[in-house]
Amino acid sequence: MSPAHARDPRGSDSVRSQRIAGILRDEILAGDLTPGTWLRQDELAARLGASRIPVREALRILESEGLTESFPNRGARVPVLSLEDVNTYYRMRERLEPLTLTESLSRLTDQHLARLERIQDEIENQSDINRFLLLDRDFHMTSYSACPSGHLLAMTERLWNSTQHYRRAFMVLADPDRATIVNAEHRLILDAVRRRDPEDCERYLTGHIRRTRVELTAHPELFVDSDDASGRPGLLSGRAGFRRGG
Amino acid sequence: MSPAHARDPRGSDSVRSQRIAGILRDEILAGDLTPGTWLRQDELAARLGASRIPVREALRILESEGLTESFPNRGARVPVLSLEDVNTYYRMRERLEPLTLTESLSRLTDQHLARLERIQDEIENQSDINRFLLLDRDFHMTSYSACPSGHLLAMTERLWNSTQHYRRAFMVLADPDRATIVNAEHRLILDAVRRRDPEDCERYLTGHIRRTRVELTAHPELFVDSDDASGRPGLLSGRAGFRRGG
DNA sequence: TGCCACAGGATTGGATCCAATAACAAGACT
DNA sequence: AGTCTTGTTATTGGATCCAATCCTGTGGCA
Repeated sequence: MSPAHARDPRGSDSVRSQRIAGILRDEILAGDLTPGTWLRQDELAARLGASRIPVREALRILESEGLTESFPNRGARVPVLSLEDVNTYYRMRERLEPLTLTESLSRLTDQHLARLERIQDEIENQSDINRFLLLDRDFHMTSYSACPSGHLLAMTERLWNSTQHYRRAFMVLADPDRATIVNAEHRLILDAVRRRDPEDCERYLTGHIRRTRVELTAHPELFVDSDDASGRPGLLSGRAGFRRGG
Repeated sequence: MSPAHARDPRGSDSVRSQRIAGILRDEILAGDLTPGTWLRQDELAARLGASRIPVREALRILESEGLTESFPNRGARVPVLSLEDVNTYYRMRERLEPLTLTESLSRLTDQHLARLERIQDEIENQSDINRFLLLDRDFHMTSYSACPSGHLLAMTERLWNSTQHYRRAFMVLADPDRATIVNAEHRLILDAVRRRDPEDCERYLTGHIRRTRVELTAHPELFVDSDDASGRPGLLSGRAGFRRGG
């Protein structure tokens, strides 16, 4: 029979808190839960069919991934990032991800290369924003996937997750022919990977991230008006108008 | 009166789980809890005078800081790092910390500079290992302390915390005149900071971390024999011989 | 009118109890 | 004798209840 551990050897999402964390992670990355949204334990417990205990655990798990932040006696919310925050995250990416890529580089198989090519082909042959976000992430993560260090990979993923929302917000108002540049950069990275050239990998990946940062942070309107970036629930943030519904 | 929030405006350790996390954090960083040690919720709850709930929260908090790792249905332990893990952490530090320093650089005050000088003076005038570990950490953290990005600072601290135990283990068998090199490096960093020279700051800090990495990873005996690096409690790890005590 | 004290409701934090899972040991079958 | 099965115990995961804290609105007072 082997009831559970055969289907799930890691036991990772047979635990309720992990399942809940997974659901919330998807909702945050998909943009359903936007920065500033307060995550009420009661509400989540009711919505996801569990008690508040696994919800609390899930919020801690997400916090360790940078997807939520919590304040004592006040609750958890999706972090609101300032322009400076995102700028810093991107500078961190510029430094770290070239390392992730070069660590992965020598271990990438031909299957990986084929997959990278396939992903980039699809990126160039469609125009849906959400699809692009998924494919772009997939492109880079695939190039990192042979990195032997789980710590470095986790850190890289964390930096991606933390800035995901602002990437999406940026896409909706981006210059249409921006895609041309992105594709050129991706092609250069792909070529450097194929040649197993760590130096060029670093060069083009750093440039790719840096140019994105410069473009992204040229749009201050993507970020909060700096009036309610504090950690307090406040009057109008979150689910205002919902309490005392009658 | 103002009973609690006057002493603790952030409310950070008026919460039991935060207090417990703080105690455990200190014990791990001080070396009382070594890598591989399993952290049993019952035991910690009894020892720290609380129920298991805040202990669970504390373990999650520490996990988000890289100080513990937990396995579903199996518990939490202080992570056991391989030589490759530590090597990777140091490579991450080589990339990230120069950024932390240059971000901090222009905002460092004369008080900061005086403090750095004082710390380095004390480093050169004592020989206790644990004292050195504290002072060395304090030296670098002080140089980072004006960094405006809390995210970058937290990441930097996390990398330090994760490798703390192996730094200590290294110190006990380090070449005595190693201190000469460390002091020279610190003096060069300090001078570059005083001159507000970001380029030299990066150069000497990167070199400092890199040389330490090379020296540290030249001692494989500091790391596990690769026989019990798995995540399972096993027979002899942890509190073996304690169960069924009579 | 403006500010401070105070009470009510909402939300999170913690304790206790129970269920589920995993490690371990002894026994049955081949 | 060895391996698989099964039962026991220790440990973690989850639910419910209660306490502590915070937000908000109201009323008193200068």
